[in-house]
Amino acid sequence: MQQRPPKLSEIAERLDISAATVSNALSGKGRVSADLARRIRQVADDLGYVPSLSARALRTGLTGVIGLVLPDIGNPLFPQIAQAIENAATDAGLGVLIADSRGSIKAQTEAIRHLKDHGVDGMIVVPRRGTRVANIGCPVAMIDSPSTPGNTVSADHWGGGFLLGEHLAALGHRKVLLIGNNHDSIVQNDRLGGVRAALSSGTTETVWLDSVSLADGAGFDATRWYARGFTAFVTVSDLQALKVLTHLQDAGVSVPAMASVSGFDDLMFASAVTPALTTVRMDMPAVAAIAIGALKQAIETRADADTVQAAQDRVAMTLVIRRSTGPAQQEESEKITFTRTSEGELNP
Amino acid sequence: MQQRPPKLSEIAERLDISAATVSNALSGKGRVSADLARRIRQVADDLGYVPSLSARALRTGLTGVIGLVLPDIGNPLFPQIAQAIENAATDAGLGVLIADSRGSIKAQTEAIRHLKDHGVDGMIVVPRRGTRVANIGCPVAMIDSPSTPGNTVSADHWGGGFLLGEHLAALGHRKVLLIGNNHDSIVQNDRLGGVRAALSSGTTETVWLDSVSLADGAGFDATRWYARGFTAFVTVSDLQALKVLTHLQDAGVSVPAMASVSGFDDLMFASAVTPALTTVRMDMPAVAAIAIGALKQAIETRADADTVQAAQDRVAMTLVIRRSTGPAQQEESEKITFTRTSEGELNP
DNA sequence: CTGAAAGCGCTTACAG
DNA sequence: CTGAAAGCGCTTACAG
Repeated sequence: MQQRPPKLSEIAERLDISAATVSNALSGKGRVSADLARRIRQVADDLGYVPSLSARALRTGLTGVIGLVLPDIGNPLFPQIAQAIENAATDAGLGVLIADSRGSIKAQTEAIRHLKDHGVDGMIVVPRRGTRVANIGCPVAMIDSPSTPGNTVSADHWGGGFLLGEHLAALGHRKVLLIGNNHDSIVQNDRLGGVRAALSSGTTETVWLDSVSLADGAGFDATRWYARGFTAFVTVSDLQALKVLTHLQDAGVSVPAMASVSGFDDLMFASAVTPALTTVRMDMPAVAAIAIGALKQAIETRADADTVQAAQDRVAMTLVIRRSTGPAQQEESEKITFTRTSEGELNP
Repeated sequence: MQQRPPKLSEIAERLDISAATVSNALSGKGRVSADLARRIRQVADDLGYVPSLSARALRTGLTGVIGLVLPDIGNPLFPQIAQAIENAATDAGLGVLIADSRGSIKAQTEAIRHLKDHGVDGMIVVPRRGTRVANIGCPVAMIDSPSTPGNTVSADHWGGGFLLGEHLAALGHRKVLLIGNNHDSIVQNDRLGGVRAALSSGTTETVWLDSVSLADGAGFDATRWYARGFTAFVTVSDLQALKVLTHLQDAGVSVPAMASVSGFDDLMFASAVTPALTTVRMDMPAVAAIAIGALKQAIETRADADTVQAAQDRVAMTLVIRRSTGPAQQEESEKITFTRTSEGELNP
């Protein structure tokens, strides 16, 4: 049997006062004498009072729940995003309802409607490529690239790429291959653009593998590029970096002795492989906090704005270089190289 | 400006009938003449009527939202679980609120309370090791190992391990190293137990890396075991398999020519590495569907039961062997070996 | 088959 | 500083 939780009126009865006063006291709007308010809170605690969110929602029109819409839950970055958003939302007293766009734009639209039907006060959207989410009748915070119009908050992908590029240049790399998998992705273009800018004194070439499977004999073959003198492989994602790394290793090209490999996002396996992947990570908690903050403000002011703007909309990225041997995994966000990382000085 | 959605009474006015009748018609309880019901639905559609879940929740005591509690969103299996649960829940007309236990049991308890405060009708819990979630006042479906008391549904981890063990035996492996990372995990023990049973004619040895980092020179070193004649490495998770794979490759031990490596869970990178990882996967959608189904039934019947039991509580696992070359990734759940997978015949 | 009425548990003007 | 009253939008016995 589920015991019915105590309600507002029970606290009121107990103290022989009105429910209105209890409500006012508990919401801390300050129209109640400090002393009475204290007694009310006391009784509420004793009874284990939990307000009925349903009733409050019906009355105020606000549910205290936001939606999280992702292009694809299968996205390797999803756990990081979800965790950061969930934490930030919980801290802000908000619940998070998830929705999966399952890949298609149609599904994204459905997912958004589904969330709206469930009465979310606002939503965080990591949009599918090129999607503009417009006029859905509640505030929306978009997490995308700074170069994307209508963006609310994002990491400085270009800056992150630049950091990595500088690092490789300092290690002496002069022929660097850049690898992306979607020519239309603004995030990927930003990242590689930053790398390129930092390597302007050397040679870079860019390969887009939009429809070719990496490590696929018929398509991209890292060893061929290695044979042509490329000493560093920069990919837009750790998942691709992993493909290149294992492909090279399998072919007998030792990393980082013979070639360097690096990625982005610091996915959960980046520190697990040998050698550990050098990667560029965004400060997801910061991104999430900004998105949630902007959203919450829009909700509270019941702003008309559809896509919410954040004052600080660009979060720095950090370069992560790991040593892959030793008793404990060590991380550095400085540009310090250890032996046995996935990139290294040229012919050390 | 957020336009106010139409409400029940507006449909009623439009047809000059009572709200009660509209409600009855829309909920399909059949107390309304077929003809009128049709007209009501028609008008509801025209107006784009969406029922207020808050009002319904207040009245019925049911929110139509369930909670998903995970030991750690950072868990590599999380995306698969979340996606499967979200899909199954959406199909069942339920919303999914996520909660992160952030690692500690205390946080798990808090997460559960947080969800309850938000009024979920029930929850799906993937419990932290050894945790029993008791008496929280709403139905709970637990996803764990079949060996766990109070389990609602799970995959047949032992059976999955057995499949893998048979496969390795058929390939001629006689000395197999089993690698786990938590001696207390029932799931891990089940998996390795299955492998062991299938390899009873050979030699197996088990290493628990509870507090040792794999690929850590001071701790586990796969190459040493290889030198001692072990030809196959079975890990309880693809993440560990990846560690072993890259460690061996980095040390010049070719996989699968010289040693086999396999894992569990078919994590997103399993098909990306070279050679592709052989792994054992659970049918997450099936697990999710069973969990959601049992939960939904408990909610609808307002069962007193706390932990829900499912009629069919064990889902089969499938062995996934991939060829890692060729134009498209091919998958087989039969025990067919291709060249260039992460395990192979002994000295082929 | 249809409707009038009550009520789910809050909050918010408004009055005192 | 405190309270009486109305109402958020539904659903559900109950009566006709």
